[in-house]
Amino acid sequence: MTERSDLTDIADGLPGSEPEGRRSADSSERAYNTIRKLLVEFKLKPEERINEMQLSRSLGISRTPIREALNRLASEGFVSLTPNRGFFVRSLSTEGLLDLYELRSIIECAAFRLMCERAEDDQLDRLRAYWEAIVEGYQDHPPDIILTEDEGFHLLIAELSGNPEIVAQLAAINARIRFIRRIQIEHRTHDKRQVASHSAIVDAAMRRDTEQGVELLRQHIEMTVSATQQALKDALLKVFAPGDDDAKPRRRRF
Amino acid sequence: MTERSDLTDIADGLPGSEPEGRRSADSSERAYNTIRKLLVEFKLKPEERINEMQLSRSLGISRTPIREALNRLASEGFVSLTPNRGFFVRSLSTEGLLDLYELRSIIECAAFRLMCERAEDDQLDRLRAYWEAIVEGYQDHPPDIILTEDEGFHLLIAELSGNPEIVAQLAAINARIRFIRRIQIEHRTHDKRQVASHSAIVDAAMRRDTEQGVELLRQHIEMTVSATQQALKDALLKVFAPGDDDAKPRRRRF
DNA sequence: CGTCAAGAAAGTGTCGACACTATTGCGTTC
DNA sequence: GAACGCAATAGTGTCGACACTTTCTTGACG
Repeated sequence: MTERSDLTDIADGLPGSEPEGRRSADSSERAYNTIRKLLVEFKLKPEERINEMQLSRSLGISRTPIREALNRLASEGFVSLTPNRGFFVRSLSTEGLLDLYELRSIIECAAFRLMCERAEDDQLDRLRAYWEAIVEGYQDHPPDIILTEDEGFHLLIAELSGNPEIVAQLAAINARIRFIRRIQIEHRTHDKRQVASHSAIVDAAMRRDTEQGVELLRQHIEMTVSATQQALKDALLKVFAPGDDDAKPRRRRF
Repeated sequence: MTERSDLTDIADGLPGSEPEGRRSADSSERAYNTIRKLLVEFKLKPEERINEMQLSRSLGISRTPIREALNRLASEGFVSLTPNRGFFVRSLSTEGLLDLYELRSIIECAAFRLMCERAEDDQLDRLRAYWEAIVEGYQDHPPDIILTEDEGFHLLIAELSGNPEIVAQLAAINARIRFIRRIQIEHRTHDKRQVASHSAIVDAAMRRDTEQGVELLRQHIEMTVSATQQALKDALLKVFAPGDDDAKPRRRRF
């Protein structure tokens, strides 16, 4: 028998970073935010089939906006759609997560390179200012804040690359790995190194030292990944996701 | 007054590369393919507001699957959605196209690097085989075939990187720049150089000469871009898209 | 007992209708 | 004659209903 998640106690919330210019606060939007939250918090479990009617009842929203939200989530890789069978929660295997982190690393390093080449001095100042404004007490902030600040830092680099497609892409990736980053942050590993790492990246940017910066970024993300590995295992365990640890070890560049 | 495209003579067709595992041949899918074709062929003009009801009548499909298709196209960047006003055709400015090409270059170069590090020898053989199978008479093929073959070549590199996210990402980008690539191919510029370029890339791959290959790819795409510039202007002219040539020249890396 | 099939139940895909919002057109006022 | 506001129109966002497909249940047959 297929286990079904029990969906009582559903509420809104979640800041929800918007990659593209989109809706405001209609029914469809609420559905999107709520469902994504359910996914991120494992209220909807990996591989599980999503029941539109049940969701519709739980959220008090008709199926049309729910389907709209699910389609959007499908485009973003959160769920998948099988023709006459419906939507399924896409399980992020260890391997799948590493793939995403790898892509993120590729894009961020490229963004840094472009930023060094193109950004005006005052734009680089903005980056430094952004980081200096939050570095104070960074480690004492609650996890959600840290997550937002951290994403903001990296997104700012993307913005300073001058290429909006890079920004959109990075934002989309962030949305997909956010759940695991949150878990990792709650584990509070490597805090100090994270801070130092960001500061070093800012320094390299200010000197427009492309190669140094890219290397730092690569290491930064690699560090994040390794810190995430254990968090991931915990998360998967917590949710008893199906077998997932085989993953033939493939060498990674970050 | 807002000019409205006249949508008579609508038919299906278009191979339609699927980035993610998705639908089969339902109503929604047909709507998606048809509308994307309309967009790609400028039957729906940049900045134009898309009338769901009109589309619904033209295609003989109710608004629900049409909206589903439009949402999907929004996620892919073809159209945008403004809350109570509907969907609009997203104009791809010259600048926007260059952004996409730049992102493509970033991703493809990274894919090549990963392929050199990870792919088994027989996989690299597959790449060579793929290219050798089509290089014969490549230049004589009809544009659509060339386009498919060309995308296939680059997608294969992405696949051999071993990272499915890279494949998906590249496929999505391809879908968005396909219309201009088609125009460029029809212009038939640089055919010979294209062929030589691909062959050289294969050679570098076989030798696992990462740096050489990446450099070749970069040049290859840069060449494509420059060949595309004129084609783009023609296309925009042909469609009298709104002002779009200001684009402060930003230095690009490909 | 296990296998298979037919029927029942559940669920998705699509439709037409309606409420509410934006837009257009028209008449009034200054 | 132009600007404003109001009414009429057009269009989007959402809903409930229904047809068709998949899945589950039950009972007959080996």
